[in-house]
Amino acid sequence: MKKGSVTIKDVAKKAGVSPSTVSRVISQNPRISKGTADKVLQCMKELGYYPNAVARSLASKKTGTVGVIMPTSSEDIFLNPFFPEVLRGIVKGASQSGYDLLLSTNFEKDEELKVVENFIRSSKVDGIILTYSKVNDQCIEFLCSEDFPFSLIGTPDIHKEKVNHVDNDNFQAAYQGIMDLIAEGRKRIAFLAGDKNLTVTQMRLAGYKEALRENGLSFDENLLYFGNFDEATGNLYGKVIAELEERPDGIIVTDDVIAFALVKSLQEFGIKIPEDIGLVSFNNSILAALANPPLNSVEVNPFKLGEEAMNLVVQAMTKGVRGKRTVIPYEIIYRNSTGT
Amino acid sequence: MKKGSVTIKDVAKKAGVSPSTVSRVISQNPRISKGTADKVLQCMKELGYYPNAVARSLASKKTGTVGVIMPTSSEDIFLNPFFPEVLRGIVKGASQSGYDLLLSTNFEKDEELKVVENFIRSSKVDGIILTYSKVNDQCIEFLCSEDFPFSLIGTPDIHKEKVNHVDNDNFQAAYQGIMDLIAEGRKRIAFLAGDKNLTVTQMRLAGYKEALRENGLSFDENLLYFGNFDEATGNLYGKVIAELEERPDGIIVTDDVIAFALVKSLQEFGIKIPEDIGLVSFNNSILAALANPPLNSVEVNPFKLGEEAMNLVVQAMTKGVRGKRTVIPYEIIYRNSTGT
DNA sequence: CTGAAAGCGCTTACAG
DNA sequence: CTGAAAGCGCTTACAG
Repeated sequence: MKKGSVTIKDVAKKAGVSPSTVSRVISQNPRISKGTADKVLQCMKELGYYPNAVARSLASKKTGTVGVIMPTSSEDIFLNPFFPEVLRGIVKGASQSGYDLLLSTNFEKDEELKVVENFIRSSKVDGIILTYSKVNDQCIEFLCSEDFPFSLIGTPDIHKEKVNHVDNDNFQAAYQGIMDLIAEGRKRIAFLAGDKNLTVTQMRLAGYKEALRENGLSFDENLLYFGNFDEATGNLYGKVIAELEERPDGIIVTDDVIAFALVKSLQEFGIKIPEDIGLVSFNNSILAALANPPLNSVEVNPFKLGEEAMNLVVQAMTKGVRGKRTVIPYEIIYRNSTGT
Repeated sequence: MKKGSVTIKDVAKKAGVSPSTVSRVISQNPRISKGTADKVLQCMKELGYYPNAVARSLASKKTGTVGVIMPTSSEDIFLNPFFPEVLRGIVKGASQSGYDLLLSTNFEKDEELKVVENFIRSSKVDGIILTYSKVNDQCIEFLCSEDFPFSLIGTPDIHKEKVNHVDNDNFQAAYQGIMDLIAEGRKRIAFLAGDKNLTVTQMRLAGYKEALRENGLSFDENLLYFGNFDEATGNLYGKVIAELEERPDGIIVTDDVIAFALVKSLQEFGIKIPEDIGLVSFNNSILAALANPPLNSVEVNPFKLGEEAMNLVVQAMTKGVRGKRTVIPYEIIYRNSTGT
């Protein structure tokens, strides 16, 4: 902070009013007469006055900032194009509502809770956005126990009635994806996901199971694969699946990065996509379009997810809204990876 | 902020010391005796005390946070994989040095200066990171005039002796890229960049010119192309170049997203890469590897750029360092797009 | 090694 | 509509 910067007192003196009055014109208190307000405003301008946000925060007990909890940045998931888009949406929401954004700096794994606690306990933020949702998330637990305003991108598996969250209908998206595969005559469909402990994985898994069930297809534990959101996972399971005695004829993959690598890997083993194995993926990143064949992929609108997450914290902070769920429509982008 | 949270006074009372003393143990002042320190620490733990960051900031005139100015988020450049990597590096640096990160929320264009002014004038940050550097940047101008601690990713074209910055040797990288093209017998080499007003563009352009000059190749204004960091730009100039009477036989492109689209576009016009036109690109994103043919691309190490940018602001804030330049090595990743 | 006191720059009942 | 006063929760010379 710059020394000797002009304060509310300087403005008050110059305008011939009390500091209280200056404070009131800053906060646009309607009970100030137009005359004094104009005079004060004029003086503020002449002195180059700028309210000190820190002092304001201390006195008002409001920071005007929202903490954004991103995935641990040492992990691959941070690089998935999904998150920059989410962040863009959050930024848009923030710029509209006038909030600042404090970014989580958890570089190491499993530090999210520490970051959340720190943000709250040391009074750095008025609200929090959790940009992804894990199964049995300690952050959710903590935030709910404090009744601290926050929103979640994804669907919580606990305290659902208390947490504002925005998500796609991932059950339905997976269900529909599987139905498409089945419509093409696929009967033995595998499920490949990035992280078993994300609730999104669980929802999609549920949709997958339901579609199988409705079509009288048996559910096989052995066709469930989990890993990370990276190419390595795709490569790994390409080999695993290629070496299977009884291969699946369809796969649903929860992320394009994985799907892209998977397809390449399968092809190296001489497996043809979509002839031998049909495939649906998620996130509709550029990789889905670039794959050969181009992949059917579910557009989840991460930008809107982020924007809405911001709206939801704001509602939590300003109106005490809790437990509100917003659903962002998904769309399956059809290309050539399912069949026909 | 939670009402009735425990303050330094509560701790002081319980420990039977003065608030000053408690404050000193928080800041680990060495002049406090081990005995009292332990006693106070114990009381803090028992009461669940957590220092209020806002009050600390106000009293100490330090916020412990750094403002990060990202590209306007409504623009494509925000989505370029370069920036998430930069951000990851910044987060790593921040988590090591203990600073918080306040993110710019400039969604609309040309608002960076407003954001910077706001961060500084309202005392929200102790330092600033500019994640990209424009020609004649008003933010740099402002920050220098205030002598406010900041660092820049890229090379400033003004006040170079005052600004801490980290960059690759982009002159050399471009120079070397062109030399490679020339070594393959290319004689008419075009230059395609994303934004003319970034200093990185200017540096690379200079390297390009120098390489031409040294090899006695004439410089042709008409072979300079500028646009945005998006596919549209690549597509556009693919058509433009295809329709040229006298086509280039080599191109240097400052970003893989553009290069990727350009290659596809040129190929649609029956132009063969690298046979007809050799190509070098920058940023070594996944697209460079996926292109057909895979593209030679310059790895610029965005993660390290971000990490070092954080180090540089810290040095600016804590030690008053100014005008320090750090160079991050680049590496040309050779694939099949240049020739042979 | 420790304490009393002033102060950081605001906001906000309270009173008029 | 406006002011005086207390207070937000810390830090930091100053003094001992």
